[in-house]
Amino acid sequence: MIQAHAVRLFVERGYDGTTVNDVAEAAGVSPMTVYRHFPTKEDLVLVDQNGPLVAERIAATPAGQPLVRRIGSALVDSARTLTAGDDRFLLARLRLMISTPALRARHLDNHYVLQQAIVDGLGDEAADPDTAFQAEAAASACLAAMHTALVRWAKDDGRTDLPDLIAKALAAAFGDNTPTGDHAERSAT
Amino acid sequence: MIQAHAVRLFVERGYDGTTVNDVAEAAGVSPMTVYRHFPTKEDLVLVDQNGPLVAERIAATPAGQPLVRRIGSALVDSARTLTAGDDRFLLARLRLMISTPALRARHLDNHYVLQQAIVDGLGDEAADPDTAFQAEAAASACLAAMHTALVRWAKDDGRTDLPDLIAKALAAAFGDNTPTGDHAERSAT
DNA sequence: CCCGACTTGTTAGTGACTACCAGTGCGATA
DNA sequence: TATCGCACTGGTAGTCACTAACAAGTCGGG
Repeated sequence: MIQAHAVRLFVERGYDGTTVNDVAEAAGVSPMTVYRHFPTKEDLVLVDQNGPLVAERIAATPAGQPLVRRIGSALVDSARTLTAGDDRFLLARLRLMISTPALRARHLDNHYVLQQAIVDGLGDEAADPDTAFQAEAAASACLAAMHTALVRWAKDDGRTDLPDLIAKALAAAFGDNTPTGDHAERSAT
Repeated sequence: MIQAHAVRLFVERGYDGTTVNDVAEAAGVSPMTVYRHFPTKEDLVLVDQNGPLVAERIAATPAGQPLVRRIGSALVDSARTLTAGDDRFLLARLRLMISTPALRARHLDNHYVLQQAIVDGLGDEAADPDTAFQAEAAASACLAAMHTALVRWAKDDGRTDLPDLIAKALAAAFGDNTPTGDHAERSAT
């Protein structure tokens, strides 16, 4: 609820133009309460806890396929789940994250946590360090491609289908091996 | 020179344990001067301007090859150039960047600039938005894989060959199409 | 009725960062 | 030589994110 007020104010006055005190006042609480629930101002926008969701999807993929394929399909599926509900709030947060340097940086850093969740979700094969390294490389590359899709999605104001965009980004990076699911040719041009 | 003092102090007392005033005092200048040369404290560690270098290498690759191959070989080449000189300072800065959350975030954000440099370096093919999107996806994925290699390199205290590590990360992410150059099997286990 | 856990609020800091203003060499011009 | 910019440096005061320490309320269980 505090977060809702925060995002609203950030959109209205800009991130840097809004102080934590403003957010606290708008939410009707003291600044300390805000800091207690959101350790940093950035956390008022960045509360991604879909790591477990992605890890679960990863674990559900057949282990025989190549890494980027398993990770990619899990990401596309997760995106489909997340965009099923409230596009609006997600888009507003994403736009803030992209336009504000501090938020953009922290968001990318969060990929690190997500990357570890993915590697863990891959399971058994994280035994020896060399295999773990390969998993990390594949996961980080997939996440980066997904992030490119997110930026594009925000630039299109969420009009295009996000899972489709992610699939396209993955295809562009890793070749057309990734399962793009059902994507008829769009007319984005 | 201010930067050298800063990195030294950061390594000695930790990033958060060192104030900008400490750096200024150690360098024999006023805090204001430090802020003038390095707009933020993070910039005391993060002064990467090898974007042009990478872009130049990109432009020098044959245009017929797939994107990730062109970008990958350019990154490997650039890494070879950069590690040819002073490993020590580079490694110290990298270790700071990885261990300090604020620096890690900013460093990842800098990849954004580098990504644009890569896309620009690819040249003509950035004409229509769909092609540009594919280039961005490929570039971001390659940079993420490289970053994974950088982390591993720092973890190994720079004992392994960085270009080799990057090539391995790229191979793990994109398959073995990328030119790994000369990498005999190591015994990292 | 009391006691302990949880949440919230207040106060006084630290430290990064930003105006605004002032002094200092230094080359170019008259 | 005197004067005019011009780049660099320094001081002062302030904003704001964030922290530590302590007070106070709420609430369920003995």
